[in-house]
Amino acid sequence: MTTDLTAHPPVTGPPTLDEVAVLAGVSRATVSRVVNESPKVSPEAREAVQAAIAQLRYVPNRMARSLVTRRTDTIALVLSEPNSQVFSDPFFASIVHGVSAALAETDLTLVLLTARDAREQQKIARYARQGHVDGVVLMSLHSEDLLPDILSDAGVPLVLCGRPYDGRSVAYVDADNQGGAQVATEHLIGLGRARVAVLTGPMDMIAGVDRHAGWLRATTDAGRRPDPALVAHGDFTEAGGEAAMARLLDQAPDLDAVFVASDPMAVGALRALRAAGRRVPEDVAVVGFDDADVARVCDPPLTTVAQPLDVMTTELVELLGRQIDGRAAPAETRTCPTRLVRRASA
Amino acid sequence: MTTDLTAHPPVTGPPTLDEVAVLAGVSRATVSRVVNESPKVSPEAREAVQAAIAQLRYVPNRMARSLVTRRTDTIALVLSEPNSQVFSDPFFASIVHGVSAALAETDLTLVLLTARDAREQQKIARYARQGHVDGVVLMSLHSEDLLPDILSDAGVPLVLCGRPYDGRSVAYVDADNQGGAQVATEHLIGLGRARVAVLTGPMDMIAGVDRHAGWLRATTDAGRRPDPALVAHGDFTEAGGEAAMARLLDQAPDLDAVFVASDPMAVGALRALRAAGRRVPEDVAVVGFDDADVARVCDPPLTTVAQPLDVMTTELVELLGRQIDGRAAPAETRTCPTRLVRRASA
DNA sequence: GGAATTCGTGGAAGCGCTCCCACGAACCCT
DNA sequence: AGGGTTCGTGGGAGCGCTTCCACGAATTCC
Repeated sequence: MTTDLTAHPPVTGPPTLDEVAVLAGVSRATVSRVVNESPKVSPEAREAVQAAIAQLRYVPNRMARSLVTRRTDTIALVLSEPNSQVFSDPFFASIVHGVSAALAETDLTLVLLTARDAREQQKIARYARQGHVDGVVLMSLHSEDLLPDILSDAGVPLVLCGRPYDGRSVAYVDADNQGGAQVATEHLIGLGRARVAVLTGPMDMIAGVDRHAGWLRATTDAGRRPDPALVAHGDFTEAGGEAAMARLLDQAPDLDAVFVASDPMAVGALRALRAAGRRVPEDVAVVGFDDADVARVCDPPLTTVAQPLDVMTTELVELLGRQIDGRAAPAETRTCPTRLVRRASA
Repeated sequence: MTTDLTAHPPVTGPPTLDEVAVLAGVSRATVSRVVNESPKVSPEAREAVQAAIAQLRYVPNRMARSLVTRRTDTIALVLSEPNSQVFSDPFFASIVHGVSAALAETDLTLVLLTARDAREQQKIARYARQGHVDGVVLMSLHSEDLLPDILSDAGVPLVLCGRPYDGRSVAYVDADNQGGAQVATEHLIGLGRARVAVLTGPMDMIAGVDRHAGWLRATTDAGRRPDPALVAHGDFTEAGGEAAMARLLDQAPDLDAVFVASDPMAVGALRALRAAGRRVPEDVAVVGFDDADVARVCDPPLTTVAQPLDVMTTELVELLGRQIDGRAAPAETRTCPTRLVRRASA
């Protein structure tokens, strides 16, 4: 007597495709077609399979599927940033929100990975190379970030959120930071302000550099000599903005306007200005950057540069999608226009 | 003439285990042993394999491995919270940090998933059921959260960060919220304050409920009748705390102390108090909860209740690990003691 | 010195799935 | 009516890996 190889083994794990096939009285191939919504299935077969799936509470094993399709249907949003407080940056939160919203239409899943140090970066690189994800959106790069190199070397589809610091050839989506900063500064100058200061972000981030460059451009375009005393560097946080504003008031007590490179910093700056007894906008006009929620509710409401976050996140996933499908031009880039939002602070 | 089946196919994707085996002149099994650090490999073989791996830049395909081992070596930290601003809650950031630090020792990877609505919850449930993760840490549960049920029904190893709202039987790790709140309130009473108010968190979160209960307990234990006018509800955010504090001052102008259920709220409360012309701690003593970074730097520095975050996160991953290995008692729980940190505000 | 262990190794099965290919049944065209 | 097309279906190979099992060589023991 031989063993019956078609007999059900003792039910061990979750149900498999074959068990569904047996129950539905069809072949594995047919079940697979139903699961993948192939049109080439008769209504009866489809119905039988669906009933069996429901009865068994069958869930396809994605690992097995990935093994053959080479797709995982998940993309990673990697936050490469030593400073854990980035979480609290509303810009970051908005990007996460936007990307996951853009993905909601698709059946892709978003996983968030954070890399605080080189070791965690390696771990993430390994994770990506091992085929856990179809692609990566990488954000918040400082100049010395290793991940872009590792990932693109490994052939992992990759789109940066923000222009890379060096001129490397890689796909990215960015806001027109320089243009926005320039418009903001021009607005301040147009208001008749004589001493327009700038409170920059970290200069090892391209957004910090670009926004500073915009201020510089507007300043020189207006025929003014850029005064080093009108420049202070912050770190994109509220506390950093407050401190930098205090320094700025110290360096240049006669300033009558300031372009602040992020809204959280601007909120801090507002506080420092109030502490120093300066009225906004009467004594000092303030323009922020980001159009974060806080810009609407702070006192006074902040004139600020809005980035088209929805456009940017949509572009981000579209670019990545094209790369994953292999139908992307190499190193495609998008620079999205910004827009000045006028409120009370300038 | 027959086709040589052992011939190299045109190199298409990333290198596979077989290619390594061929190059090293050993069998697949041996390569696998080297990769998995089995001791049963001769030094020569090991060396040859390692050389081949290096030369080919071989990375094991995790999908294939998972298919047979039934392990993915990744766990998910799920943030189930409709409000996207949770990101900015330092407590949440600390948990993420702690869990990923606890995982750094292991070779597990942490993926972060966010579920803002029922649809995203379903997506995450599917993701987990499909075998993408070995286990799930679930945090920030409101009372009507579906995920615990779905996930535990699906047999996904699960540990909650925070006691579940209902008394469901599930593993969790929580701080002793009630105890901490009680100690905080007792401290305020011990300071000789007569009218000790409470600014709670959302009452559909267990942490909100428990911290309120601690205040209530201390109040009644002190022989006082809890006055509804001394209670206001916030939402754990700074802005919410500011607004609630203003309401509280309105309801009970004679209050001389307030226990605030989170540090961000306490910072908001501090601002509202200053706006109302109350001095802290002279007129109103304030105790917060969380011992967030901000508690140290705000003005005045905040007396607050510290949670042992490192212990909690360690327990979290340990409990989950035990569940994954199948050597966990059902629904193990841990409640970690809190500690009052005295600073200037009370 | 022969039997009984080690020890390192390779062969091969199989994890759960997709998808190519072939096959028969039903249909259309001239 | 016979040769083409559909069309739905099942068989089977194979994705890259782990792991059981067996096998021969190098030990070790009495």
